[in-house]
Amino acid sequence: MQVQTLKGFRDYLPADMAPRQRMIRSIEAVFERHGFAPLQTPALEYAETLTGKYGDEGDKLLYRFTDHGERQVALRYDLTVPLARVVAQHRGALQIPFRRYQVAPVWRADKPQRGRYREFVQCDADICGADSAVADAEVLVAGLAVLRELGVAAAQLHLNHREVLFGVLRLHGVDAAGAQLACIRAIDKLDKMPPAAVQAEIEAQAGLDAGGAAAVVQAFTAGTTVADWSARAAVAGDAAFVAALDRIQVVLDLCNAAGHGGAIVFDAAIARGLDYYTGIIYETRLTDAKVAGMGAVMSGGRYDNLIGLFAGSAVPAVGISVGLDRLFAALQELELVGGNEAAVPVYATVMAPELAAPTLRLVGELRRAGLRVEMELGGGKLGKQFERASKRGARAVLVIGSDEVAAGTVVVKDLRAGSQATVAQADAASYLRDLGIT
RNA sequence: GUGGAUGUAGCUCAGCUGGUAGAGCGCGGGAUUGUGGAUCCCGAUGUCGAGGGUUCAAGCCCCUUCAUCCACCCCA
Repeated sequence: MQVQTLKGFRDYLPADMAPRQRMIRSIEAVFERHGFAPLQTPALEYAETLTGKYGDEGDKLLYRFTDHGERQVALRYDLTVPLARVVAQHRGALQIPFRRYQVAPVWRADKPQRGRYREFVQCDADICGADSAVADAEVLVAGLAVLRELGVAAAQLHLNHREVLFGVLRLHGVDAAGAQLACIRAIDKLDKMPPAAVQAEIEAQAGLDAGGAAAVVQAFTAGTTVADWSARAAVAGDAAFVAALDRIQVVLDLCNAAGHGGAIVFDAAIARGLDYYTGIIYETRLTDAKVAGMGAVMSGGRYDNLIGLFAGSAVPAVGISVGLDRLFAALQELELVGGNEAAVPVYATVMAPELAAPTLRLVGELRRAGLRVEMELGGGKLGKQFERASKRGARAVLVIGSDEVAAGTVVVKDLRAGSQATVAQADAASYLRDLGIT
């Protein structure tokens, strides 16, 4: 038997899980504060529910197998497609527009790398049944509020629109669908490849001549503003392009009004691989140099046709997804994880076996008072017990010897200050609270 | 799926041109038995990822395999 986790899968030991859990809780709190309700769906879905939604590359990464009942099943690849299934399946029971959040693991049979695992947790917030720019802005605002709540100041959300990509290409005479997709794929790499290499890829993959490819690259790297594109699109009479740009501008204005303007920037070169996106799309990168290379930590977009695949009739939707694991890794790197806050701030020593009962009685009272208290299990030398308390990160140590039992008191030592006091057992809880222990 | 690197005590690593393993940290014990983190003393660590081969002899060479890391692809 090999004692190991599967490739790309991890155990989360308490040292990591404690701050991770705090992070999850605060993300959930932010989503709830923004009016999203919790949803939970199964890890396993019928394979056909998931296949064909993520593009060819995505399909390859699905964990699929046949269950004992000969059903073709697959582990969920993201939280969005299962949400679409839920909305279609339970339409009558849900209030539309439906806003839900979900924090849950997803699985991709990818090749593991730094910041990339086969099992990882996504934190999604989506709005189904609203096609307005306000809905777009609401999910962006919620996502940006998460980053703000976690203390991530150096982050930038790059906002784009599917139709902007196509519109720019149409302006350059790239009309064939295949050439357009090839161009978009290449453009998406502008953040990691030099423009010349992207141009070469466009020539090779999309069949453009050198001049045309150069013009396309130039168009996406020039930093053209929404207004400028809008003027050019209007001149060209490209209504879809104009509409997309209008939408982007409105969303930018709304997010700005919500106080998140500084964290958003229009970026025509953002493309998203997942097939189901139809409107705005976005990716968020951390801008601190220490973690800039780790890839997107929060992305998503509008997918107006996905739910229709299940429901028969279209239900517009938009969502955002926070990559918990990457964000957590980044927070650790940036030293924003808030240290090793002790799981148990109070440690009760046991002087002698017969003193375990009176000690546990006091411990019980403290616990009922809401304090987190760990009981010594092994006994032995007091010095060793103090050492264990210290290693566990305890803030205070309780000592109850026979003298204290007789007097109804307890010795409370503040490990950080190094000082101690003898207090009445009845006052122990309030004394500990006065030390700042909760 | 393609290409590259690595795999030695719990952790980070050392091990010279092949002669059956070391350091630091951590861990355990102790320094006149009701007090931790500092210091000092003592101690245990290990199928050298796994399997096979070459050799009198392999951690070091060869093959296979597994795992990890990096790049591509794609993405959180």
